[in-house]
Amino acid sequence: MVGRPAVPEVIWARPERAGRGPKPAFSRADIAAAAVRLADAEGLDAVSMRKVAAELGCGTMSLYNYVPRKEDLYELMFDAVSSEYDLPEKPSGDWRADILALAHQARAMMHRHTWVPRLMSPVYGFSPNTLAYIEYTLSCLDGFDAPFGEKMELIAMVNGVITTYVANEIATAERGRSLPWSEEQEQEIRTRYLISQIATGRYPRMAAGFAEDPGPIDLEGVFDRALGRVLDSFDG
Amino acid sequence: MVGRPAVPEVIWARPERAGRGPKPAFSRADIAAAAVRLADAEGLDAVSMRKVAAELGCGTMSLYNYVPRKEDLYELMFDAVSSEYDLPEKPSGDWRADILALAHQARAMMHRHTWVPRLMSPVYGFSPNTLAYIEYTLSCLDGFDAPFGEKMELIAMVNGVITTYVANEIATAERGRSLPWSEEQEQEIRTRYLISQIATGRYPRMAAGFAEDPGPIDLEGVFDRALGRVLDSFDG
DNA sequence: AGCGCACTACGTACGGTGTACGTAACTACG
DNA sequence: CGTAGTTACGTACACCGTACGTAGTGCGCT
Repeated sequence: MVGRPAVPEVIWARPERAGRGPKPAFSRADIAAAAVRLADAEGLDAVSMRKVAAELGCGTMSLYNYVPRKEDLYELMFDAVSSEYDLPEKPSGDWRADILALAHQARAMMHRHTWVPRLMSPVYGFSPNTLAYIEYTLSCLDGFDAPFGEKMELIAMVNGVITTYVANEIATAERGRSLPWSEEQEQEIRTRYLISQIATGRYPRMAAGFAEDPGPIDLEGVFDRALGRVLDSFDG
Repeated sequence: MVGRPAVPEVIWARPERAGRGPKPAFSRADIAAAAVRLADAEGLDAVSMRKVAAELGCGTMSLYNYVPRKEDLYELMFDAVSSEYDLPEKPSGDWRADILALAHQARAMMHRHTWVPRLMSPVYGFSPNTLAYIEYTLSCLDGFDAPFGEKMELIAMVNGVITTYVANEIATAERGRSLPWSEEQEQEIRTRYLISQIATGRYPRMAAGFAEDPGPIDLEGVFDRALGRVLDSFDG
């Protein structure tokens, strides 16, 4: 039995402290905080095992004692920002308002940590703070008379819409961040190309629509409207 | 003027054939097809400039004559699979049915090319086939009496829900693909951990819900229900 | 008390990535 | 016909995740 075959494990199932050996120099919270700091400052792609280790002040491979795979580092990060929700002790009783308030918290959190939507995945659904989040959301829905499955579908759909819409907001806002040229240039190039395509006459409906020019888009309004529609579709 | 400062450009704005010089050995369609073949067979992470070049039978750096950045390769791929839609000459007149049919085509396409949801982003919205797709969708909505902005919001929301839900389906189905252990093991580990957490009593509502055990989930049913809700929220 | 072992720490190394740069061959235009 | 711009592609650099080996440390058991 020279080498274990890389035992599959959820990182949350591992005890944070082992019984034997020297006591760990860092906690999971330390590691997650360092990674989150990096991602906030330089983007998710800047989060590498080397850089996180350097941020912590330890050797690269030492990090692997705490985080067996990089994917687990992502899971730590996701859980860390999920702790930023302010979950009231008890829901207000108006489940629609409670869900909306939660959605706005989520949106604000993602704007603070713009890399979060890229990590959104059903895979990260079992972390401690995520479980607390789901449980609280379910408590908001105590007054919503529906079977458990429908409540979960509501939660999934709301979270999906939040992620999708905020991801769009962030993608358009931060598109130029990683590019060596300015956002204005990029924007101009893209719209000029779009205009040239529309001018071909192949897309008459888009041409007519964009001719109206409704001015700048109110992103938060779009977000609220989409969310309202989703809740309406369950409310009726 | 020794080196241009990496002029920003949308790849679709570039002419595929330059006037001078030897004629290119490959078309964009060739390149996209090679990349799609690779992604289908080995996953999106296997799509590297080197491997695509090898698939085409040319040197790695030759590929950069056609595709200035890797991001552009993704854009080619996305456009390539967007050509797989079967867009009828004229919509049926029942816009709800037409949108649903389109959504099922999208879902099937993403199950054929499971890497597509990972590429979904507002950034890839100007490719030729994407423009055709949007224009056709707008034509379906000719009978839907609403301002242009609301039609675009409908399209955005439908596409968002499709992507989110199919991404979930794929993520759970393919989770074990890249792991060195089996999907059954992974699944067992995860559910065992979840059960242990629920058993702590900290999540009474989840405990109650999962105690019901409604049997296997009908993924297509969930998809259809979600989509139906979205359309309902616009229909009323 | 003391032995053994699980754990921490970390340097080295391997195979992979995107892509900047330099050079050689080729062709369509002025 | 020359020449400028394009294609082709080998080399090289910085960076990535992580397997592996070695050394040191201190808890738990006998």
